[in-house]
Amino acid sequence: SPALLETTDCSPGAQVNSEGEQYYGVSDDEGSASSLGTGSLPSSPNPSLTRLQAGGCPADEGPSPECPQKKQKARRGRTKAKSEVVLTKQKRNRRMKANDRERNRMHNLNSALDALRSVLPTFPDDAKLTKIETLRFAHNYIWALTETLRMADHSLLSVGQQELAREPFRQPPTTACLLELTSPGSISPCEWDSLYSPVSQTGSLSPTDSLEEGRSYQAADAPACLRHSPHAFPEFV
DNA sequence: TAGGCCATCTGGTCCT
DNA sequence: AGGACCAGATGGCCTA
Repeated sequence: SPALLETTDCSPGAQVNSEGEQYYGVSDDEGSASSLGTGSLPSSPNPSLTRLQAGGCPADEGPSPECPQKKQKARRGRTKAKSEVVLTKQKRNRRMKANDRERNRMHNLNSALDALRSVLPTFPDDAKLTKIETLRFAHNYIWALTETLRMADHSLLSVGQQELAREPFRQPPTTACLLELTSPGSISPCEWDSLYSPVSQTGSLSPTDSLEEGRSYQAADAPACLRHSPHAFPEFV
């Protein structure tokens, strides 16, 4: 789904500033940092402020009874106004840099999530896992793999105790061996149900709780995933 | 149309 | 002071 693809800097409000940086809905004429963004901000700029000097008088009007101090403090006011402009520019610049960093940070986070998705066993026709689904599925998947290894160790240990007297050297468990242990003949779907961690079963990480209804990921899917995914047991490949 | 998911902006807080 | 991190807010897109 195109909507699920990570967009980099393609948002409708994206613009390019004078330094060639992309930014969002920012104009150099806007004096308030709170005017950044897509107009969705709670503290939207007051349009009337754009026409007012620091003293609160309209910029394009001369001395008036409403602004008796303007003429006397013109120079001082100008200086103050200029420093405020500089401060505003600095503030805006810092905000833009912070926004840029935040964007990059979120992009890095999304890249890490994509990397995590790529090693999770999913089927080609499956929709892309959402962020929360990815995290929860990864949690359950790791738990399932851990449990599989534990059972493999247990099985090999029991077999090894019987054969240890005859075989001085034993090979470590192979991928085929581990996969064989996950075959339907050696483990039942109900056992796979139990492969989901206690945390998953009682907490919010339950596969059936964590994945929205309608998603195809059921507990019984786990062995199929482990059997068919090229990413199954990547550390053993 | 409501709800879910997402990207982005933003201000606050903590850390270096 | 500046960067990283976080949570809240907001609007866009998609789907049931």
